[in-house]
Amino acid sequence: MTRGQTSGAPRPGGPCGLRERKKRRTREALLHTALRLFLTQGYDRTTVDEIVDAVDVSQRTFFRYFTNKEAVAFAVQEAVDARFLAELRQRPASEPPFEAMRRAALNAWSTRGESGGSDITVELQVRAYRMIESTPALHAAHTRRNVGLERQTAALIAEREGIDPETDPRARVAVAAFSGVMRMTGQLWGGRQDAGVDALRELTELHLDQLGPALSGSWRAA
Amino acid sequence: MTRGQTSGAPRPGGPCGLRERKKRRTREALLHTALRLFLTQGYDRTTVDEIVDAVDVSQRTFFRYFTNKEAVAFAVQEAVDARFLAELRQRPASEPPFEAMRRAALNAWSTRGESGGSDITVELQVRAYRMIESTPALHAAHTRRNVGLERQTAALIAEREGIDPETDPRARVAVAAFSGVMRMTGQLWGGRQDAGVDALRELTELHLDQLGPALSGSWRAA
DNA sequence: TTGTCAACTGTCAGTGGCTGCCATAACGTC
DNA sequence: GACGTTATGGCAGCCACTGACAGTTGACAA
Repeated sequence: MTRGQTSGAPRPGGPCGLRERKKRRTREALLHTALRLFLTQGYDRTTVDEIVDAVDVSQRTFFRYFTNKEAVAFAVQEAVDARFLAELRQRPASEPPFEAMRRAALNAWSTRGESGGSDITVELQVRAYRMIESTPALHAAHTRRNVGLERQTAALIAEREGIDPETDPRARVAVAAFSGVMRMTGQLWGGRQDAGVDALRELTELHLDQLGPALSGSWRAA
Repeated sequence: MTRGQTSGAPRPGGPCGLRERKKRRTREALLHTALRLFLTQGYDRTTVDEIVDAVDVSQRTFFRYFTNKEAVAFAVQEAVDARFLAELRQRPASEPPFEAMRRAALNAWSTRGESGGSDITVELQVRAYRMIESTPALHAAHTRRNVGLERQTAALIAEREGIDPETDPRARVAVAAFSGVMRMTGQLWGGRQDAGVDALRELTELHLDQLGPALSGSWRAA
């Protein structure tokens, strides 16, 4: 009933017949129209019927491309998650695990090295992310998505450090704490007025840097 | 559209007229019938119509007592949250903040000192919690609920330590990390077969104890 | 006791997200 | 150009949830 995620998407490396191109175009049209409507009039105040009317396809078709309404909002976010994982994989093995996650997260939101092929800009990603964080219905779906991301991250960290993720809970624990702080950061950022990428990265850095001190015994010594 | 929480509940310390008693009875009937159905045939496979048919009230009445279907499932959970906050308030000021949260969480699931007045046993709480953790639809609502709990916890911690929660991020950060680990623990526990309170408390202890080591620079030294 | 007010409730119609089913049209292929 | 595959549209329907209106019932005062 509430799973989320996309489906029916044409594979990037797949064949390039007319049919495939048409599917791609339909999907892009649905995606961009939906985002435009979401961002102008709000997620809750946009119905699926509005979206399909604007694109001129049936509602049934919409639900063949996206498993549900939420999935459209998260289609863009997938790129950010993928980039985070890619950055994490590239961190040097000598780096402590928490530091590696920190760097990967900050780099994921960097405007440098934007993927030139796609028309999904960081600007759009930020706006989508901001919408997610400020819409309760999407916020719930966001955390659900993060469960999967956390699992992948934990697996990566465990592999990096050469430990067994089943018996050694450290990878899970580290990722869970990291993820908790990231979630809180995103939420705080989403509720603010100044909402650029820079503000997000600053806030992320500030919070992650405070994690060590926050867990240490007494705070008064600091 | 997806707020959650209960409403229309008769206040515990309120008046005790016939009307009030009737309301209380209706609410209890809805609550217990819903939980019984949820636990026997699953949350998703139970419709609101089934619940109201069993209690013999209209669907409209159901939605006057509970803002939505989720809210019934969390009515029990509220007791656990309240107990956590109460336990946290009672922790000695000399205790480090993270340790205080740890103790409070473990005590909140203790079977000792059960509230005698209510007919909500710890056994029922555990079963409800387990259902929440193993049902995706409820899992989302759970995290949404936790946002509120986190805010209250952070405020309490900040007050304990005498810091300003607005300028000093340590309280927020500590609570976010703690909360992240707790969520992960609950999720892991919910997916297991052996699901008693004891297993939950053991897992909680194990994970929270690993947080320090997990954040320390290198894991190989340990 | 009775009348009045407010609160609780049921009924009904309707919206919005979402799914299954089936016919049809568009493509790809030989 | 015929044929199998696949995308699509349309429709009927489920379920969660809401607004509006009317009827009922308990509370309270006269």
